[in-house]
Amino acid sequence: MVVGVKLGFAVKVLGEPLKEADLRRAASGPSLAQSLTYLGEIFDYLERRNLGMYRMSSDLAKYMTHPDYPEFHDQLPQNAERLSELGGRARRAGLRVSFHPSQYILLNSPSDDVTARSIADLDWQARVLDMMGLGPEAVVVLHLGGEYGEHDSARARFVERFERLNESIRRRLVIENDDVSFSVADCLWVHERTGLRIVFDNLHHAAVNPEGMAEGEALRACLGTWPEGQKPKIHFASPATQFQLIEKREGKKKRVEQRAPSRWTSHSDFVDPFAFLRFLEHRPGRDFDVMLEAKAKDLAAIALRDFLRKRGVEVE
DNA sequence: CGATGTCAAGGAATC
DNA sequence: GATTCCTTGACATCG
Repeated sequence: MVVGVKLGFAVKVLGEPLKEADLRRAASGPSLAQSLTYLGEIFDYLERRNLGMYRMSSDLAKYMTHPDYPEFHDQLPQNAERLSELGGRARRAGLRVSFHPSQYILLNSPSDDVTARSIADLDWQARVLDMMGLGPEAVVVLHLGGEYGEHDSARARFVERFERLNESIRRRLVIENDDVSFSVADCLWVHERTGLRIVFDNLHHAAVNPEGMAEGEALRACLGTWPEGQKPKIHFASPATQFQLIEKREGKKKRVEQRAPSRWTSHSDFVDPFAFLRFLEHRPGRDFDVMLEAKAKDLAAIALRDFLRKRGVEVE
């Protein structure tokens, strides 16, 4: 069986000693030019390994929006040519890239300041994809944000804030169900009011689903938010079940305790391949891409691909 | 060179 | 109201 699924991974390459971004402190100067050199090397690697999907580091342009470093705020135009080249390479290689901003990026915060700073980050990430010349399948994936004690008003605030965003962000933004506050049903509520596409996350859905939507139903509903002619994508992860090591300091001594996981939504090293095969049975007529969220990163994508191949399932 | 401290940022849970 | 967890290195500095 051939399935039209690309397997992707997030940010860091473990298969070779490559860097994903220039992570030095601000005193070392602007980072984007160096990060784009690294990104080119990662693209080389992806082509060699035939990996078709990759999430770029949110630190590609570290300090780009930091208020203390206005001298770094101009890095996009300064690197326009390199961005365009890298985007051309991605298009020719059929490489699907994305961003997934960090926990600090919150559109629905009650604080206007937090929201304004978040929008500044969304803005540069959307513009990077624009300047790379990528199509609408290259997206910026965001959660709905915090609840702030009132789920429904927090959800509504996301919609209000979305409507005020600039064109570039609105085109690139997609939403994902999270592991604490907002379910697939919440994302669908937002979709109905904004048209935003939804990235289904299986592990988050297992954790947060007060409406009791069946997994296959939730998956199909999310895929249905992507327009005809665009390939949807989802996140897939398996829960980490190993002991957690807890370091306790007692004066000068350190003691290490072990305990069961405190949360069941932490990512395992590799994706459970049997769970993935079962999950594929939900697949409707339509193809979609799969971003694996696993600590072993590219190694997890390659391992899953090899497993599937032995089972007679050929991914794209 | 090995050990230790630091990093822009938020939110939720707990005390 | 303050602290800790979440999660996580990589970088920077200290001894």
